[in-house]
Amino acid sequence: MNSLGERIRKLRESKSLLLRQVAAYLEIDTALLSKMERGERKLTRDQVVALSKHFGVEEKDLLTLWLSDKILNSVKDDKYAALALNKATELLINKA
Amino acid sequence: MNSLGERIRKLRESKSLLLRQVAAYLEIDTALLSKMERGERKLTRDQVVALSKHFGVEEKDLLTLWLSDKILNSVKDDKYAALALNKATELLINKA
DNA sequence: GTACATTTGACAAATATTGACAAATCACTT
DNA sequence: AAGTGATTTGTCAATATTTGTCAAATGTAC
Repeated sequence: MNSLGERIRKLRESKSLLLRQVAAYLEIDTALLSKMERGERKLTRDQVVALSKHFGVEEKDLLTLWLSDKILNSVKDDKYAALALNKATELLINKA
Repeated sequence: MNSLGERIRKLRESKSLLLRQVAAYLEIDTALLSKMERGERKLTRDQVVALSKHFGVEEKDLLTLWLSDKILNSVKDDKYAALALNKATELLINKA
């Protein structure tokens, strides 16, 4: 349940960039980026936006992954996760 | 976006119970329960389970609301909330 | 007015998250 | 095997968030 991290790693590797290089761009520690790619640490929204730009992909794509990871982490392991997702979707639609 | 609090308040009022009484059952301050019912504070999972028992409703019902509130709070106000909910649902299904 | 229920705001304590660092591990080369 | 650089891991203090309590304010009915 770490779609964003996996995606970032693939993007980074597809460009043959080192953790060190991307971390420098984000102005964070290499170890931290390593953890982010493996889902051990979260990214901030700004970092996601910055990476979209850096890798030349749509903000929307990475931000959607970022949000869905956030959602799944908040309900993961819960018996009623699927029910809750449906309920949340329903509530969101009715809000609009 | 506070389905659980509203539900709890309705359940409490339908049984003509005071905040004080339900709060005592949960062993928390009255002020805290007031905030919970109005969505200003979160409940713990254990508190939700305890309230289900106290009000004689299915754990599943209140826990689903609790989770969906949690989900919606984590993505609320975000432009891509709906997309992310779909993505999360998709990811959850593929996990199983 | 009093009496009681609820809400609000401020606060401390407990808990979780963050970034930084050093050390460990891995992958590759010689 | 030793050396080099990349990545990972664990620990730590600082920071931020969450939780609950309390006192005071507000509301509601008599």
